[in-house]
Amino acid sequence: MKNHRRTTTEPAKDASPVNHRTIVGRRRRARTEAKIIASAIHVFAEKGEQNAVIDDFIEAAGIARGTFYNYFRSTNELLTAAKEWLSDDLHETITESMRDIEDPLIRLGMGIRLWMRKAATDRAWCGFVAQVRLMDTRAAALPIRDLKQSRKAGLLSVPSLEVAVDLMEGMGIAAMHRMLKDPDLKNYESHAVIVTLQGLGASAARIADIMKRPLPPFRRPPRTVE
Amino acid sequence: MKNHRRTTTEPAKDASPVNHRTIVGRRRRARTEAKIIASAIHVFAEKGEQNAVIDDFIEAAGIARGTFYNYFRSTNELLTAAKEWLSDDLHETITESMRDIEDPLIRLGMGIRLWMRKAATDRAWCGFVAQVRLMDTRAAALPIRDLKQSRKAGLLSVPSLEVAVDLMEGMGIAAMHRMLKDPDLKNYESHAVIVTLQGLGASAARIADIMKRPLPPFRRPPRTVE
Amino acid sequence: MKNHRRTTTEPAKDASPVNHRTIVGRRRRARTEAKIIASAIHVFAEKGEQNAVIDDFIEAAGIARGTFYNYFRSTNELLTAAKEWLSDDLHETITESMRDIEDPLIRLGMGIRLWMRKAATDRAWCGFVAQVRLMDTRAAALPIRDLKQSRKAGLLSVPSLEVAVDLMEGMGIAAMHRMLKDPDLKNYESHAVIVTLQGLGASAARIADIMKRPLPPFRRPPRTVE
Amino acid sequence: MKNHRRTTTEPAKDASPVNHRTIVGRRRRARTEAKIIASAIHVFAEKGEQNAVIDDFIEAAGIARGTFYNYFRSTNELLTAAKEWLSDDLHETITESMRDIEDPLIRLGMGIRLWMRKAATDRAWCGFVAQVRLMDTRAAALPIRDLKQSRKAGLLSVPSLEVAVDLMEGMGIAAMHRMLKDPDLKNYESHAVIVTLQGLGASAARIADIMKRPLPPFRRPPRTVE
DNA sequence: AATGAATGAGGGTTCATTCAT
DNA sequence: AATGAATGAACCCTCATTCAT
Repeated sequence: MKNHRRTTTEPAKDASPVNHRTIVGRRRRARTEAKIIASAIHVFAEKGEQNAVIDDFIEAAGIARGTFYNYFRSTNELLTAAKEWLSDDLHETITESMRDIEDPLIRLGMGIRLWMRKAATDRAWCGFVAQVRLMDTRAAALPIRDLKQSRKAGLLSVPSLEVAVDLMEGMGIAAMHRMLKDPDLKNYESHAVIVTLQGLGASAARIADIMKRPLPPFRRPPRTVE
Repeated sequence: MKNHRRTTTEPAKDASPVNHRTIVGRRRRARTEAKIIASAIHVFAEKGEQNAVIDDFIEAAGIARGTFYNYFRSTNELLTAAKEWLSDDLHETITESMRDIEDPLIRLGMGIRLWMRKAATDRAWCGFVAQVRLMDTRAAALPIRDLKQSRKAGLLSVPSLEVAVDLMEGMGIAAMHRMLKDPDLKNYESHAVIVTLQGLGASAARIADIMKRPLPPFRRPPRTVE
Repeated sequence: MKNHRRTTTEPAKDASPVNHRTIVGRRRRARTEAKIIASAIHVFAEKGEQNAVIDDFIEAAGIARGTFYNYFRSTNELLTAAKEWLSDDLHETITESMRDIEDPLIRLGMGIRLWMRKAATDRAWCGFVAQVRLMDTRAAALPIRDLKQSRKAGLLSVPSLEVAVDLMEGMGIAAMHRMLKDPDLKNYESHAVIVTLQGLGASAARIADIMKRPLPPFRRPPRTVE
Repeated sequence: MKNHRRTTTEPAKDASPVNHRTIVGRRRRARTEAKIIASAIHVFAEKGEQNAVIDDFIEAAGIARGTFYNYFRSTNELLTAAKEWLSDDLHETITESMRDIEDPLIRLGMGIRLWMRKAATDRAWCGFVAQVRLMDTRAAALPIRDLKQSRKAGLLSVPSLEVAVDLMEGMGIAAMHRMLKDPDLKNYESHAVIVTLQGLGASAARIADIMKRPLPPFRRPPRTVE
């Protein structure tokens, strides 16, 4: 995987230094970009989408002003990148963790539990998601699919898909805020899941079933970009 | 709620030598302030708390730059005032409308229904509330009281007060957003109420009861700040 | 002229202070704008169109950073305004001074002389005109008209209108540069006029005639904006 | 003119142990430098001295950012080098083309004609010269010498050397601009020459003589910097 | 030599707030 | 009170230049 070529047929004399430089440069670039995005998530979590300014990002990432603009044209572009990164990461994590679950409602419920667990254990993640509205990203596709399937299977009783989505999103964001404000609230994590499922019209038995299952560990290690 | 902030130095009890000019001036002052707040609500609703700039306010209110600062020390103070005004108005409206209802769950449910109705019929109000988070104001006291009483009376099944409040707030805000985005969604208003009550663990029968009652008219006319 | 009204029929009580403020404000505004333009001409003259930066202008005008943007959206807009101001001023000055001259070639020649005289006596003006290319403004209309009439009357021998215009403009700018660099060059002012007329194909006699006429004084005092 | 700047430390007289690599390297260096200058001329011509940025140069030359600074210490140095290159080239071209002409006025006139012809046929050259003011370079020496000799020989009637030089420069630049703007203007090239000579006070007969001579071809091929 | 990531000084613009009238 | 010109702190963005590889 290393020395991933690009050298078609050039003589070694020229080719090797060029490739070396290219590869080194590319790696450095990727590392810097990852650093910026990673620290940006903390910044957004703390200050909120609207109040974060360039200086916050460059200070957090430990880079110079100009460097920032070598990677992103604006804070908004960075926001998009951070959203995407987080959304993709979330999507993959949940996909893998849910891999073996067939029942859509269980998938949905376990997904919500995983989400809340993530929020409870990763404060920056929680802050970011609370501020930033992820519902228009790829990560939202999964629960929506499970929602649809569960409704079709008669496992939920909710008057429309839209209101179901809104409940999940609204309750989710409110829960994130709550966790940030009262991090020591007893069992809040579970309560939020229960109330959400209850609002969606899942039966008490199914809810109990979901809640007593062991929470699958995150199968993927925290992703390191490139 | 009248005369918030800044009006601390008024003579106690309208000290005797109040001539005509004073009264006229006072009335004018109140009218200008009301005008600023009223138009600010529209501005906040349209542009959002973060993006509204002072020029928006003075243009909407039809006043000069300097005049603004005769009434509010900062735009943030205006935001607070607008929140307070709206919250108080809401509080009084609901109080009056609920005056004769004893059952706490019915009160709660009807309150939510009134809220949604208001949102559905007053777009500026809806936009403002969606943006601005009213839950830390006086208006929140009523539903919380009803919530507590309903729980104590065994009418709700929700694992904690906090999560119940969060559900109401979160679902409420998400609903406001939905109404702004898809204003023509069929029956969304009712659906949001049902899902909220369901989430709080109200019985299907009670929910049905609440939903089929006639919605009391707003008893107070849209308030005009004197 | 003072208290130039706007008061249609409003009662005196309100009207008079409003007008007073309005008028005072307007006057102040005009004065500031004039101040900015006037000092901008010096700045452009010194640094050149391209190298002048906002700080130069605000320092020269003695105003704050923000004030600049109350009047002009960019240095380019200021440049346009300055050009226009200067061009209009020049146009009027020359129009008035030439009022009584019928012969188009004499008008043209005297115009060139006036131009050179202005340049020789007003260093900032000279610098500005040298840097900024005024040929696309209203002031250029006059000499072009005289040029056309002179050609038609057979007083000039020049192969095309375009080349005649270019000669005037090119020689003019070069002369401005020369005056800035070697301000003490003996008789340069006249030489530049002679060479220009010669290039346009005026006869030696006509040139001599033009050169020995008394230069009309500038009829208008240096214009003060409003 | 070869090897301007920076090449000061080369071993005197190609000190003996010059191996193949050295020679190859030196040739490569010269080629890269020539490439940069050549493309820079196009860039300056297109964007103008002030607006050309370093990315334009490296993109046009097809080199990396850092490579640029191996050849020039600053963009300004590049400008100087480009000017010098062009000036030297022009100087040599005209010198060779004029080799056999004795009469100074004819030399001068033919030189102007060659200049205009070059401008008319090489748009990048024209743009560069229009923007960049070449009069302070070596190329200006030739026409000035011819000018002096012509005056001394009584072939011109112009009140001072300075104004004569200014006429040539000013008219020249204006002509370059005109050619860029209206490239299809009929006979403009000749007209500009005629008007210039007329302005310098050459007799009509001499001008006619100059204009009807065949224009010597450029004797030197377009120079490629070794 | 060649490369391209990193740098930071320089310049541009907005907007909340003050203040003289 | 009302007005609107003036202010300057806070941000944003570009681009010439340096430097490690």
